[in-house]
Amino acid sequence: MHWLMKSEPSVYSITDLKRDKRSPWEGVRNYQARNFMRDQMKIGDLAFFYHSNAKPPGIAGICRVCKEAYPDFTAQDPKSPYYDPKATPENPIWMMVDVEFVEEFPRLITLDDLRQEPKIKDLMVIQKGSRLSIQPVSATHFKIIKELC
DNA sequence: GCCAACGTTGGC
DNA sequence: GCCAACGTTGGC
Repeated sequence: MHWLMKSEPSVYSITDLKRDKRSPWEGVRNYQARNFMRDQMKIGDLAFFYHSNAKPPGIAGICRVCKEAYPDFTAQDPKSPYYDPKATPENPIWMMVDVEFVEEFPRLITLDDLRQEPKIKDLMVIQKGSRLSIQPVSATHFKIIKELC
């Protein structure tokens, strides 16, 4: 499958992933997003790396799933901003995958660019109030968006 | 910084 | 199980 994964670049950007080569996708604290990672993300899946809460917001590049879902250890770390006191080793509640860097686009495909393209008008991220941080993207949409760059 | 949209919590 | 209150996300 194909995906769109949101990250605030002030927290973790495509440039950070380029430097790190690969990284755990930590801190997802939404059940729907967790379920996508846990139940449907497979090694080799490609995902758009979306910069949210940025000026401007948009898709900055592509990453690839390189480790399937496992417990998000930051939920059990009291010092982590993602700490969840309800998470335990027996019931970690939250999951994450690892992703590896694939490419950084030569220019950001902005949210506005996406809205301008009629062929992808039902893309989840451009719908009003679309807050989900892990979103499935159809193979067709993935290809069209890649070519916008 | 504002606020609409959405998710979660907790009293009943 | 309902739903009001509250918290968060994220574009603007």
